[in-house]
Amino acid sequence: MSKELTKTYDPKGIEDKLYQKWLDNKYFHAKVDHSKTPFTIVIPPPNITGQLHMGHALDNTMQDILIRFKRMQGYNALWQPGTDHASIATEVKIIEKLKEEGIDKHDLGREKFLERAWDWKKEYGGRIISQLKKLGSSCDWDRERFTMDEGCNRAVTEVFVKMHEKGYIYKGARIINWCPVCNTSISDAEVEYQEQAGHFWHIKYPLISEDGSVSDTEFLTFATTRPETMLGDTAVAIHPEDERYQHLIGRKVMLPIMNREIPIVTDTYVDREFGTGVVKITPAHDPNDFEVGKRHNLPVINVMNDDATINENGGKFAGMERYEARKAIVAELDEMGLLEKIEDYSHNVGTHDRCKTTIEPLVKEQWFVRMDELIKPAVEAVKSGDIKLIPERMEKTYFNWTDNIRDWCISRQLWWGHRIPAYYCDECKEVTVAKEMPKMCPKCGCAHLTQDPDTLDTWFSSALWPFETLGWPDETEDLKYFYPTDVLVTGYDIIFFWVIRMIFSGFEQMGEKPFKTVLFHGLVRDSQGRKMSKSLGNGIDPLEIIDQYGADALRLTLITGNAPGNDMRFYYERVENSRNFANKVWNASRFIMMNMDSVKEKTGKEITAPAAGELQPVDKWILSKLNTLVKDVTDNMESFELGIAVQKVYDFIWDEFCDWYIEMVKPRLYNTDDAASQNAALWTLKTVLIDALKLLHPYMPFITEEIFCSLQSEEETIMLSRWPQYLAERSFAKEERDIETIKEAVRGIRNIRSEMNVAPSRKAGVFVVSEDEEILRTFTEGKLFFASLAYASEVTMQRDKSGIDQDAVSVVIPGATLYIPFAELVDVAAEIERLTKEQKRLEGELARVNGMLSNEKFVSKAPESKIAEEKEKLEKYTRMMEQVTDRLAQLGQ
RNA sequence: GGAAGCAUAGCUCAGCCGGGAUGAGCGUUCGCCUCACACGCGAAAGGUCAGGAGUUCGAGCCUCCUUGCUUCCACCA
Repeated sequence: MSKELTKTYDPKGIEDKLYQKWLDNKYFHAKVDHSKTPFTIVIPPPNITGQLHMGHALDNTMQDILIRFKRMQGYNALWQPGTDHASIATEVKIIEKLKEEGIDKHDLGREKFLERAWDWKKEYGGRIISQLKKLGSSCDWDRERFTMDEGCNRAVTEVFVKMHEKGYIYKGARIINWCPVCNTSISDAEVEYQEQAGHFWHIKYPLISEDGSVSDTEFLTFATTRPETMLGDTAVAIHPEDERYQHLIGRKVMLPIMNREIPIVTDTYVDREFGTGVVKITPAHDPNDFEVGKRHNLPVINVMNDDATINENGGKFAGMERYEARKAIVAELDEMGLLEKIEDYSHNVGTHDRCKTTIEPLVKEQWFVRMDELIKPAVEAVKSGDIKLIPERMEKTYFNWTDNIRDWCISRQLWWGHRIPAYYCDECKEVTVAKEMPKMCPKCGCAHLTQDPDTLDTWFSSALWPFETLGWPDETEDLKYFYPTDVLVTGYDIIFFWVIRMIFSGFEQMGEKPFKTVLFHGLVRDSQGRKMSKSLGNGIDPLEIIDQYGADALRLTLITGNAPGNDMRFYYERVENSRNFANKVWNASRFIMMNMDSVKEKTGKEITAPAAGELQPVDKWILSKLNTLVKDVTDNMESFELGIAVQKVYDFIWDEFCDWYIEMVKPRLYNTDDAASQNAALWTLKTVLIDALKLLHPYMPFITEEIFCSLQSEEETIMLSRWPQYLAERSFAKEERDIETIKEAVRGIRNIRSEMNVAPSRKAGVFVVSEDEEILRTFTEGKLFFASLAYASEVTMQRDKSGIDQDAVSVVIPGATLYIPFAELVDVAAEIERLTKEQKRLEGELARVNGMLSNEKFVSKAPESKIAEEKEKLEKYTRMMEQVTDRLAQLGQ
């Protein structure tokens, strides 16, 4: 017995209640069960600093849809959740918080700082998880993991030590990207280039004459965008074949200010066409110069401190901030007459993606992962299709990165993260990489060792996510059963950061891909197409949307009308539409339940499956439509076309089921004289509704569960119910055709009435004229529909038009002409005009079909089914044309 | 410099293997408080599928070119 349902659907309260029920019953929990096929998704772990934004909402809705779908299909569906420690993001937050208290990170010390960080994690780390729950995410929360929990820590150390042993991890002095504000190195992927207006300073260095003196007539001129780096110049380079400078090869120039003699080297890296063809070489502060320096054995002079002030190698500029030093140096060069000119110049400057500070390339000792070998299986897997990227075009982006892969700088000068398991002997400085701190130095036996102070890039641990969350490095049952996972759902913006790194890590550590398919989605933008960002203040909070419209409405909005990998815009109007749809489903269900109840009340009988022959054509029509829908939706979902699938469910429920089927069976529901027919209608209503709800459930889990549970009592939840199956015996081609004919007739009548402005209260008779027995029978069976749907007072079937009022309006549909006598309302001229218009349309159609069919090449080359289809149309239009012409003749045309 | 994507109704977007654009939502116009729903019902208007060429019996879809916008990668000092 169902409860009284409210007139409009109100998700408030219902959603939380149902989610709690799912949790209490452990419906989300998955455990190893060899009688079932696993289906696994690992969540892209949200940062513990994070707040749910639209990107998360989209990402997790997609995953939840897939998981719920597969779970209903009978798979052992595991959605593995967890969070990411987000080293730099979190560290920045903690530092900010400390700053408010007037505390400096370094004064506090590493240990105390980490305590604060853990406190922070405890307080805020769960926030995003509770927000994911609001969305309806059916993650197996019993398995929640954290990239810095004990197991993940073990995995990280294991991988580091193993890869170090194999030579994949090494320490070396390289040019790295240094963020002077965050005080850490960052990887290439974290550098974001921004177009900035700058200057080109044209500077000249005097040549050293044969006699060793500094020339005051001979100079080498070049341009630079960063004059302050000149303090660290150790050479000037020209192209070996540059004719302008051949005579200078082997000579030296005097580095002004520093008064250092530096050589002129030749290197093909120099572009003769660019500027003067002369480049100053600063190996310590430019990646390209570093390479040139290596080739020519140039000294590397670092002139900068970690905070981007000039260091003691910068002479008198020591201590100055980089841009101040720039000014001072330019001024001094100008004074010395060595500044030729200053040009405005717009160029791309590398910035830190997190804090937007201009990156300073520096030479530093850092840890790197050698990529050349590791990347190979990752390339192969995507090439061979072992891993599928959706949409396919993402492969180009993927290969663009793998083809140009560079070693990955993994050490960070941060405290919050996995500390690098490398230990330095205090005595002999020997480096030992080990899972634990060695008791003594293996080289000199000294017992005093110090661990490397650096931590690892956040992505180092997330790269292991698909297997570390399943228990690796232990060979757990979970790992054997659930790995490799099935789908990874993520945004295309982290292909480089994460997707690629998971893939090569999976192959390296597990010898197997981490997932079979990567499903990419785009960005959720605001209604003007801008990225949602804090600085613009244009972000829309998903939680507010949920609060106002419900999680189901938000989910539906994010999925509808969007193809994989494409960005989308967020409109409130679309959420409203989704909310309206939820309400539609709610009311249709309410209507069905009300009728079930009232029938039960009157007859005391439950609905039963109708006996053979009790189903009416219209019942078969909707069942058949549903059957097709089941097949289509399942197919679409299996090929990850989530938006298309739900659109079909939407259309089916709203158009076919609500607007047509429910309206068509209403008279039967109210007619107590024919219990069998009434029962058949109710049974069909209930059956179709239940299956439609099931198809909708992955998208709108809450409302479907709520209705499902009040609609029936055999099953306690829709989320574990069986996914609808296509059944050959539920396919009724004839009934589909017949009902479509009736719909066309009804639409035709409505159209005419609307055009003629006939008041709904005015009923009129309808004469159906057709020579086709089959059609007459169909209309006879469907007589009732004309009364309930087309304001017909009486429907009369005739084989010819005898006895029909000359002034009747007519509607031509395939196979029949309908006449509605509207005596005084009929305007013959308008009627003729309408029919003439229809005649024109049909002429066009016939011309098209005839054109195709009379084309020999079409007939010989097109597939038979297509030809048959066109022939059928030809017949249909020919008949309609006859009817129209006939009617026009009748009107004296 | 390299690459990718987008251009379809007034707006925002779908459109699977090439087979009439009965596309969707919003908006617009007209008529309806019809006993599930006005968060609704019925009817309608609105499209040279950016432009051009080609392949094909047939192109929104495939190929090439042009134009405009967006994004990613690289970065020349």
